[in-house]
Amino acid sequence: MPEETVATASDVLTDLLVQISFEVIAIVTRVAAEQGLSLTSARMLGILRDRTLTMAQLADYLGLERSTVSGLVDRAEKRGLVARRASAADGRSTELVITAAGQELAALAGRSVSVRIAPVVERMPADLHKSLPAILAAISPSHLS
Amino acid sequence: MPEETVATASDVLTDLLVQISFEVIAIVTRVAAEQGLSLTSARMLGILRDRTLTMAQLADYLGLERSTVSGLVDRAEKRGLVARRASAADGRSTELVITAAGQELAALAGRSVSVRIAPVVERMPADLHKSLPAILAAISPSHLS
DNA sequence: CATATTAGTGCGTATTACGAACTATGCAAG
DNA sequence: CTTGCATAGTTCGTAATACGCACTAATATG
Repeated sequence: MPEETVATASDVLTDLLVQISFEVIAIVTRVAAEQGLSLTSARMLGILRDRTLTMAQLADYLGLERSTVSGLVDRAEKRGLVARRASAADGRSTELVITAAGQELAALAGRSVSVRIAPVVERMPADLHKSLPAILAAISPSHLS
Repeated sequence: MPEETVATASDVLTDLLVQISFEVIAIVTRVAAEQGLSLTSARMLGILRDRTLTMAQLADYLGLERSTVSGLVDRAEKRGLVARRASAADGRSTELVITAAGQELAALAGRSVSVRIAPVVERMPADLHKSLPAILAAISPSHLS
């Protein structure tokens, strides 16, 4: 009976997951825009919040080319959100540190996103909370490096 | 004790949800790129797959300006994925229909996404499958219109 | 030491998106 | 009916984002 179309139950779930993801990203985009940030710079700030990375590492995290990240960091640095620092270990490397202002903005945006996503989190069954890390691990390719 | 920082359990969950969403969107972006589509055009195709919409309605679905959608449809139409059709009911309106080629491409991409997201779906607890629609409803603002 | 390799930057280009201005159609009132 | 206003779409100029390639500087490797 479910032979007519190729659409399986898993396809439906995939679809829902994709739709939810689009909405989540839309929320983050909106919140970022309220702070005058693009989605990507907001994401960068979120990543640098608890890490110090080199340009190349940040590019890996974001899945972007280095040249793109160069410009991204340029703009953020000009706004005083991030600072470049020569690496002590490797003369070619630049280390990226978030500034106090950057921290503050990231915290603000993070709180805003939390508030808007809270209704979703509340609607999630309790054992999903435990599964989320595993789900992220299943999907994330690079973050294990 | 959990008074030191403002970071609550819910913040952690939000963070995970956002990260997962980023990865899901990254997958969709990659799959779309393989078909020579941008994320947005792929999304448009996905939406028009089971609906006929006017320009304005599509703009609502996508959360984009009408002028943006104009160009989006231009390019898709030039590639024969979508067709514009004058509305019978309203002389100002244009109706958008996906073509056979568009259907095919959307199906192909959809299958590809399904395959890549399958491991994630499998890792989700069973009762989440039932919750996904409610979660989407909790997060989606416009689709109820 | 000669030669890769790696880190980062600086082009030029394409795409995506926005907002404002404009056209055309439809909808009210008076 | 015609004057005025709202709505549907398009066009245009502009800004941001991202790419690939070429380039410099520093570091490995033979």
